[in-house]
Amino acid sequence: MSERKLTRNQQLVLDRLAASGSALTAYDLLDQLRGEGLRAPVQVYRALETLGQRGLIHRIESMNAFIACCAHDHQAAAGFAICDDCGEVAEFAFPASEEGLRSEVGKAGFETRHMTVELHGRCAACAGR
Amino acid sequence: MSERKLTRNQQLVLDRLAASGSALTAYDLLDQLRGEGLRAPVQVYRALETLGQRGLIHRIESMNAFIACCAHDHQAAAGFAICDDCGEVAEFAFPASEEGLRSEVGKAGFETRHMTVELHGRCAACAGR
DNA sequence: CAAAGAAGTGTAATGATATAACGTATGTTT
DNA sequence: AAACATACGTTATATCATTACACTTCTTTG
Ligand SMILES: [Zn+2]
Ligand SMILES: [Zn+2]
Ligand SMILES: [Zn+2]
Ligand SMILES: [Zn+2]
Repeated sequence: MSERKLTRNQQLVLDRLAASGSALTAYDLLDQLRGEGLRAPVQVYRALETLGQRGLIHRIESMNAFIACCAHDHQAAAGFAICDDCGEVAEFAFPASEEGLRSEVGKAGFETRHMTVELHGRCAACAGR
Repeated sequence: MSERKLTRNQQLVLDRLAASGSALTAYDLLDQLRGEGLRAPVQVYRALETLGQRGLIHRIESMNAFIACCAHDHQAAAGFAICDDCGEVAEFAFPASEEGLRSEVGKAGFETRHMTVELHGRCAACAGR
């Protein structure tokens, strides 16, 4: 059987990310969890690694930050729309484009294992509509 | 009038990236250009910034690395297929999927200004075909 | 051409992100 | 209970990127 229960540190990190709703860096998380007894970056990074392997969080490469997954049980790749004005990050799926990208590089014999899709711009709220 | 001529440092960095053909980190570049007189990270980062603004190079977010643009005069967004076995990075265009992504987030009122699209996997050569 | 402004330079220090190494503890399987 | 896998805390270090400052070079324009 798989799916161990999350450990205390893992749960703390996941809960903090989920409560935040936004993307946090490892050091943001460390600062916010010092009150819970976390003291060193490596404790946060270890929790983040496990949570990532289990698909409970995503890493936002262009921000060096992490966010709780809001979809769970991914069939498809995750994309992110990142507002550079307010920092909001919205997760989205893009099944048609995903297939398009996969086949675009597949023509050259490339086997895609993971996609990083991060759109930077301005969210509806910040555009003032 | 725009389009200044590239300075010595900028040309050194661009030439090194173009000659390499692969993605290099700022510190890779610094090491390889010490013989040309470069001494400090900031010299490389400054050149990289200008080159990026002019569209002569791209930053690969998921590698903290930089690569020479092989397309020039981008109408479209750039995507990258990155082989995790050999490190090869291939730039590609994806006009249809690009439009799909843009409209996917556009439904929520998001205005896309820049796309990071990085596909990790295995290249044809490494797959042994 | 000379003055003014914009862009670039080198040096030094620092900040921000991430991992390695070590020995110990805890939980699960047999 | 022994063996194994996973996680722990601590310390140190590696890697990536920027700030600050004083000075120089290039470009524009009066
Ligand atoms: Zn997700
Ligand atoms: Zn916004
Ligand atoms: Zn390009
Ligand atoms: Zn390869």
